[in-house]
Amino acid sequence: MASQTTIDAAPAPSAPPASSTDDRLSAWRGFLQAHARLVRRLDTELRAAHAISLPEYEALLHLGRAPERRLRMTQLAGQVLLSKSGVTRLVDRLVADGLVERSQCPTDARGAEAVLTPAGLDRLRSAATTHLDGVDRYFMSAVDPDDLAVIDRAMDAISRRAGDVDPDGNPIADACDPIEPVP
Amino acid sequence: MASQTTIDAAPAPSAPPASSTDDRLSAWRGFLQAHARLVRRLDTELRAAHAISLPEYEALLHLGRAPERRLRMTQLAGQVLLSKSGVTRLVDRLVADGLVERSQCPTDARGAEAVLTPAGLDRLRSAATTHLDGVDRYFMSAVDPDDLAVIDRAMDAISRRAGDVDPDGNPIADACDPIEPVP
DNA sequence: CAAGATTGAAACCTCAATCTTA
DNA sequence: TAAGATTGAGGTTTCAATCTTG
Repeated sequence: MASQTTIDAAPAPSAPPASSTDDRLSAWRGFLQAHARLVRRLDTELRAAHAISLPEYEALLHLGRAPERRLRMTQLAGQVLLSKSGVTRLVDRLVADGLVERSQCPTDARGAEAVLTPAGLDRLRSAATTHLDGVDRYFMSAVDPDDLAVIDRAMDAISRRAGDVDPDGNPIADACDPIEPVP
Repeated sequence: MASQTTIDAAPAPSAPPASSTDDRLSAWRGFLQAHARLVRRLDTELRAAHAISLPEYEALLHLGRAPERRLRMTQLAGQVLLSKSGVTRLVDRLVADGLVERSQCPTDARGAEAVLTPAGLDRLRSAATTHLDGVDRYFMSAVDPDDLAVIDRAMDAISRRAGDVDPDGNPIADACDPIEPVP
């Protein structure tokens, strides 16, 4: 493995690879912590103000941006970073709440689509206020605009290294492709 | 909230705050995606090679670095980014696997401590290889060393903005305090 | 009463198996 | 046979309530 870690006090004068004693590992740990706190905050605020979770909000968001405000289950899964069955259940909840409807895909009898209802659109609009506000407050405004660009590039690079498979182990629709605004 | 979003096609020529149409939001989405892919990969690799999950590995790691290779439950919770009950259950599993033991805190009769067993230390050592390797491959080496420093600072700033509370809503032991190496 | 920790119930997500259709 | 989606079962995490001790 790496060189010396504080675990095995072996004094290894070796080269670059990561040591658990870090310095370099600091960014990694910060990344984990920032993510944990951030999503917890945003999720809590969304639940308190609009009775939806962060994953639910993201589902509504992607549906809202999709061409007909409708999306195939698999596509939705790719964007929400959940497994196939994960989205099935997420959509179940949204349907139960009246925010989404299920619809047969006209071109493929196997296919199901999730469609945003008017109520869902309303909820999305009001929740967006809270969410964007939070992202601004806790993420955007916390870092220098120049650094934001650095982060943007870095995250993409990391995604590519780690990615290529979704939660089910299937190749992913390269979730980096541009998201089209709704007409 | 912000200004225009593609949701309501209102053309608002306003100032800085986030619009869901983004560009600026790109870093945020990249952040979420990078995290999702990264932890999934690392978790999968750890499970495959050493039969432990990423949270379990992190618990072992923090115990391994703690003064006596032992930590109070609450402190462990702070470092593993889990709620109090979350750690109780995590430690339950580790105890069941023989990697950790529970011990009465000598100075506080209410207190419980988790102590790394020899087997736990062995597991930690071998798993560290896999883990550090993964962090190196998917995170470190994916970004320019200079950018790594930027990320480090940014993540800290974000943590501070979003933080100050743990999963239970309690003020957190400022999880940024230095982690002492084990003697 | 407050703090440390655990427990029961419930929410959420994933894996593997299944069903239907291409 | 493979692809789209759902279902059953199981694992992990959290919330709220509880118990014990300071």
